[in-house]
Amino acid sequence: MEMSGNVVIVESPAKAKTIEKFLGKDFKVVSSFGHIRDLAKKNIGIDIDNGFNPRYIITDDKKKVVAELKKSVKDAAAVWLASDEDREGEAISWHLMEVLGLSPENSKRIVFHEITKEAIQKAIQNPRPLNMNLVNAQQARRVLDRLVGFELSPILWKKIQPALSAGRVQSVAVRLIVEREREIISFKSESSFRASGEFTFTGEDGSEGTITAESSSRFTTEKDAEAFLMVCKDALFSIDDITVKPGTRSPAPPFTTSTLQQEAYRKLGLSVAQTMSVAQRLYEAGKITYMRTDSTNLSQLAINTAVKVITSEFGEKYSKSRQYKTKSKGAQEAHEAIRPTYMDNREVPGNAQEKRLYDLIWKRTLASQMSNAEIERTTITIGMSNSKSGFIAQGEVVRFDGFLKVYRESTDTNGEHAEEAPIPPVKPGIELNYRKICATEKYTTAAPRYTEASLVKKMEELGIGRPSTYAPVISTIQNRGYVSRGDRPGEKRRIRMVELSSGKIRSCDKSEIAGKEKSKLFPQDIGIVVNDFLVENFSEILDYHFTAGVEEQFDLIAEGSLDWSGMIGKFYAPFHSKVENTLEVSERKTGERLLGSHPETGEPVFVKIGRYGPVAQIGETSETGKPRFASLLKNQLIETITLDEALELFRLPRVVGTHEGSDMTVGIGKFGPYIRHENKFYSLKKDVDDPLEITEQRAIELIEEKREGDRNKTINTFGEILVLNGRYGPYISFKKSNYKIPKGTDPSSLTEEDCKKIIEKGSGSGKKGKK
DNA sequence: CAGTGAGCGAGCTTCCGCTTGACTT
Repeated sequence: MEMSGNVVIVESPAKAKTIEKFLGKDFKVVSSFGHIRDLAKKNIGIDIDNGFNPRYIITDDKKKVVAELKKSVKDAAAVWLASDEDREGEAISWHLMEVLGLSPENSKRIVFHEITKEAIQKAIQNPRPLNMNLVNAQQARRVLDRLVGFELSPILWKKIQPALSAGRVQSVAVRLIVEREREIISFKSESSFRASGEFTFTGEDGSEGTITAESSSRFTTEKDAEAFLMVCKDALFSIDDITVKPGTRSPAPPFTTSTLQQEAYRKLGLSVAQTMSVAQRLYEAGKITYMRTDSTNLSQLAINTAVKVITSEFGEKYSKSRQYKTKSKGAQEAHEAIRPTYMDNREVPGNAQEKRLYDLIWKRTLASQMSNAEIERTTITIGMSNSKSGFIAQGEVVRFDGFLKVYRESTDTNGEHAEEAPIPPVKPGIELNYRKICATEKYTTAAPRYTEASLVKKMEELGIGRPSTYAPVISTIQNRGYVSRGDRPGEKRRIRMVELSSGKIRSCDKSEIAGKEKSKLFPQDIGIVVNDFLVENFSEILDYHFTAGVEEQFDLIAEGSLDWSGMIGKFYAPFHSKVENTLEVSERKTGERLLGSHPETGEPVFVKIGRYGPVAQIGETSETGKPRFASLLKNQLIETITLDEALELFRLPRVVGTHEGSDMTVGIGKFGPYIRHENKFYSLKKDVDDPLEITEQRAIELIEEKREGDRNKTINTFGEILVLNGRYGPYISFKKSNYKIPKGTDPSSLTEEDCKKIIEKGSGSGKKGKK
């Protein structure tokens, strides 16, 4: 009989593969694929009256994994439980012991937080007993989340709409977005003027130089700005003062999940989910370390190789090795930072996204071990002979680039800071002449809407969510319809300008597009109504500090100084009575808002969430008549829609014109705005076309566009058999079923006979029946 | 694919954190 000797269980199969190489043939390394058990869904999965005793089951997708694990450990001399060194990891080991029937005699708990040969061998030499306190902290976390999620969600089904959800993390994420929107709605933009001057001077060598500077004061009105220019007209300008301040800048720490998501969005335009899926592929290919981490820590091995690369590529003075402290709230540091597995791999094979993300990780990691940049900030003060006012020019010179040679972190501001012009060499006392001085109106702007990535950043700051859940939570709040990612075209606004040149003052207004948004998170009506309901009735859970508070208690449980079921009991009693009370006394919420009365009939006009979404309604059900309804447009909110805008909606459906002798009608259907022409439907372009504004010409354009698309979609037809181009490549469609075309076949060369064969053979491969 | 805005009302929806595939039209 064969003895497998030692079996090591880790969480991830890619990790298992790597570790097996380090351990040699006495060790077999297998993976649990994360948690293997979870609370049952039936009856909340918790015996509430019995100390909140959890009822765990092996989830369907883990039955096979568990069966394999059982086989693996059956004849093992020793089982090494090597799940992550954090709360969840400890719990995974405990579940493994329970399910696989392991005991402290035949199993050992080991931990390591970097995957290097030394770290793993050291771990094997230092096994420790399972930490039941840590497991209990995890059970408390799990039970609390289930209680909150499974007691709050059903209230929403009853009071607002079926299939909604609420939870400790997602509901706070939605709240952030709703409250930001309200800040934006109530924000009043103000404007002021600031003058920018272009000056010329004659340098010591007789050559002419130019310097650009901003006025030291702002002006609240156009008149004030003009008065200032009048003063400038008669002023003599000279350089009053020059200060040079040295400074340094340090590199950003290596990537965690959250910072990777932010930078990949800002630099590569990837969504949070895209970033994770590209990173997953790099990880599975062995190119980078684990991508779900809150740690900025690098292994000594990684630091050493980074230093080697830096000194050989740039020289010793560019190298400065550092260890970064993780400062994010609730960090558990079970892994390393996200870094290349081998720093000397400058690039990796793969698609463009994989190459670019890898490059970003490589640069960030390398930069983190490089010298500070040394900069010099110069401020030049320009005085005026006839005024205390003046101009200031600022510029920065990089004296030593250091880490900036490879990497510069982006910011969330949309590059609104103009590039500073370089400061020419000048001396105090030099006289200047103005070439042009221009006072420009500047507006204050509201706080920006969240992007997926900046929301993750905020969540991390509040300590809600974990690296493994940032992306899924952001999907959930969009799938529930609470928020939606979208663009706004922005609005034109006038910018007043007054210019002084050649002794003359004249105004020269221009316009700019303000409030343009791309890929931002907008709250939807249902999200707003759910949020307001939860904030009103469950302010404790919705509090931004709720998670931080319970995390403190989880820490006490982990230290062994607090009993977990007692802690949950203290939370649950008041929470549950609030649940009961809310179910009893709270009214149904539709977000109804009265806009006014109809100008002709005097009937009330209001907006609310109806059975099929947000709707405007004229009149109420009575003996004399029925109310009229019209759906709100995608970018309209119950909170901000006006009476006039609501009345406009009743103009739909409407005829916009004729094409080929038939009417074109615009309306809003189940799938959004459409044009109907000869009983065929054509969708309007999201965020581009407004069904209330669309013209006959544009409608024809859309119809032709769609026809052209359909022509490209069809490769061939044989009666009922269609060869089509789809999202996932060419396929055959026959009687509402789809069939794959064998790889390597040119779809345009298929004959009717070929197609029939594929259809016969492919029975079952096509999507039959509906779900 | 594309109207709707009553009724009857079974049975279902849902949480957060660990992990990957399967498979799409």
